[in-house]
Amino acid sequence: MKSNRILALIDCNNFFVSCERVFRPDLEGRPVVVLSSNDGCAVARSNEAKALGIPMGAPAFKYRQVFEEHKVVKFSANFELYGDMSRRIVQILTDITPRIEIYSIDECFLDLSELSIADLTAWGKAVRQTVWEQVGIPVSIGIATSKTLAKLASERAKKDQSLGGVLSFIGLPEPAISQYRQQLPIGDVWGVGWRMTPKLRTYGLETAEDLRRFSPQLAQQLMGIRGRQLIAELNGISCHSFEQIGRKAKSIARTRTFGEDVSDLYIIESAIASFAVQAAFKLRKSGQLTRRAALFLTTSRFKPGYKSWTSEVVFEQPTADSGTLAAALVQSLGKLHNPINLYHRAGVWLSDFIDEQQLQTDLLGHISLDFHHKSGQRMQSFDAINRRYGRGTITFAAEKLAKRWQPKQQLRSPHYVSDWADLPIVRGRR
DNA sequence: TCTGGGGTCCTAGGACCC
DNA sequence: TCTGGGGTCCTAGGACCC
Repeated sequence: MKSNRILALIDCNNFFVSCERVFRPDLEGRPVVVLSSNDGCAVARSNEAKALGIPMGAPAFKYRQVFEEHKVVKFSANFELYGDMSRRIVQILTDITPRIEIYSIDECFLDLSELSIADLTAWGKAVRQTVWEQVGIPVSIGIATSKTLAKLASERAKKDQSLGGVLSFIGLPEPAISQYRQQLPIGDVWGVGWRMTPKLRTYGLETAEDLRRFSPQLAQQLMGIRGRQLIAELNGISCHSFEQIGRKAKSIARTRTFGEDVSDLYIIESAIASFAVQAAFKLRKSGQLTRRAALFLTTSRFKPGYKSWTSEVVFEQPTADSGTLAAALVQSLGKLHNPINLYHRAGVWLSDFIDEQQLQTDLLGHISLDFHHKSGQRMQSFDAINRRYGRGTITFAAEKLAKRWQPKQQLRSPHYVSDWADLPIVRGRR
């Protein structure tokens, strides 16, 4: 636990919408939403859309009228675009300090403790300006001695126009910080979800400030160790560790809601094989091998008789081979699948990883390295071809068997930054 | 007709051992 | 027969995040 830290949270405003607007400046000032796969529900809203009362996760079919009435502009999520924009911002921040933690696609923490910045608010405004000029994304910045307070500050900076997008708690007198905590409802505190909110309310806790003054012992009883840590964090004492860039994933998942409900085995096989290949690719990129792969099938959550099935495969020899994983999962799918069911969603989940490097040294002798090397070489060629000639140039046969499971994406914006054919065209005037 | 996808951490409880 | 305490490891499930 360290309390002399200075942490900044850089949080992109309405990130997915802001990304779309970079290439569609005509959408400035208009209500815009980005929809999840299958164009099912809203996962990002512009301020104008929020003002129309469209909540996060709003099912599109329920809001069709609002969309039409107010001419809301809709996009299918374009994650290649968002990922690329995110990397550009991370690059700018990394140039400021290597002490950076990528928390999510639209949020980064910076550890400023060693930088001795005289005026943190002015510093924040300069960073904001740089990101705006170089990438075109508006950000909010919160600065404090703990992540939870930095988060709270950035939320405030986002909402309160007079702050100019930046709020620093460093050097602020305690009563002033308490005022900000009082403005945050308990349910909006980072780490308090919809389950805990009503419980905490029964103890009379309505705001972040109330929680800050709450008994740590009682909080631990109610919420586990996280409750005690949360109170310390709200008091400016840093409990959450700072994860530098380079940390590796502990699990990798690929899941999809199908474009339409299906029961045919061969269609689901195609989906599972495809998920396995994608997950394996990500696993290889992280330089790891897996010992455990699972798959699941579910019916629709919103229909009566909702059911889910899972099946797990454990590997004697850790692997990152697309073929091995796809074959094993498709085989266990065969045992799980029953044609009387109408499946709505499926997924593949890899876990229990081991580092490639570590495999060479630790497990020498226990594992057939020859097997491992052959698979490694095959996968290297596989990845190299797809890198060079484009994703999907070569695939496994099982992936291609059927398309019916693939989600619908009718409103996706072009791949402006990842496909030559979609490059925006700039016309000059003479 | 129509409601996303990808993660992390913590905890309780079972299996197993001495 | 059916009785004890203590420890570790593993896993499923809960809660949270964006």
